[in-house]
Amino acid sequence: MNKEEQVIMGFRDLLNKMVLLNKFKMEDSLKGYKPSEVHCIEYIGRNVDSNVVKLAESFYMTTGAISKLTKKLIKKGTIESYRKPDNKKEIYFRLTDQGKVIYKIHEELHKEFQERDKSVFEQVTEEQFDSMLSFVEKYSRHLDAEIKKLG
Amino acid sequence: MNKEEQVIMGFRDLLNKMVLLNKFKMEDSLKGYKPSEVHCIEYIGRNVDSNVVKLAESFYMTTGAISKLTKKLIKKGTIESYRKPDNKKEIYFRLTDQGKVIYKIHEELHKEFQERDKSVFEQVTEEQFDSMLSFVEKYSRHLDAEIKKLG
DNA sequence: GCATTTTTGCTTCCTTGTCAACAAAATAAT
DNA sequence: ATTATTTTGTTGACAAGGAAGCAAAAATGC
Repeated sequence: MNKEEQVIMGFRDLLNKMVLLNKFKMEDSLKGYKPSEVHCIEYIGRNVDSNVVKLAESFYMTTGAISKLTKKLIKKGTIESYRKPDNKKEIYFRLTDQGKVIYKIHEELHKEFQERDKSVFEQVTEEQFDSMLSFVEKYSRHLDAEIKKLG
Repeated sequence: MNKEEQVIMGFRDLLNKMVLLNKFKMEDSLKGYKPSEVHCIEYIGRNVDSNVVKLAESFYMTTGAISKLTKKLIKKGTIESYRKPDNKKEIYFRLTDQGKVIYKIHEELHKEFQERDKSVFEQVTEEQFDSMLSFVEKYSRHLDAEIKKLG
């Protein structure tokens, strides 16, 4: 296995481990909310005028899946939908007070994760960060172009 | 968003894009086989004496899911199971001739992907590779330890 | 040697997400 | 203006994967 593959597979492995760990921790402090739901709450809390399409694009999921997910969160009372007077098509989401509580808890958890992994990131120099970020950006742009080629 | 998050989210985004692209390409040249099936065939082709547990650990999936997946591939005639005379519990998998054909096609596809992304990797120096790999390894070990703490 | 625990694999039920078809609104084309 | 196209969101059928419970074999403990 060459270094290119090692880097890609290494990061895939890394992300899998994070998903595993986060799931465990979230089940603890955010009982009743699945990772995908929390992820959704996080996005809506951060971005004003979130809608089904934006959420779908950001999560690399279909609009159908997001439609179901948001309906579930509305039923739970975590988010609510609203429209704009001059637009009868688009439907936006915002957090309810209950949703804001979840959002806050998630933020705390996030800080906890950062604290947990601090020892690793302390060893990374500014140059290493910039080097990785530049790689990610270049590769990402390249893949965007390739995706565009397909339609 | 700090650089730590940027790196992690950047790579998550990158892998999502790859999954998307690979799915498209595979649907083209490996009709009748889903990405997870191809992934499974790849692993079995590379590792002698693959079994349900090893596959599950490698893919971060449950043994139940792998059990179903391998059964499907056996039904399709892509892989076959075998046992060892001194072990009545473990069940191993190997590729059939048909499976080897799929494996070969997948390898070609893989080379095609490398060729497609060559321009990006050519710009990465040996030092950058080593730096990223060292980061991945350190972080991975750290997360392993954290996972171990949970049980 | 026997009892207990762990490992391995399977099955059933349930949740989550995709796909395809669709409707309604908005935008573009002519 | 009115027709065609695109965008946005929903639904129902289906497939993939997880969780829990189970059985048989193997490993461990005593």
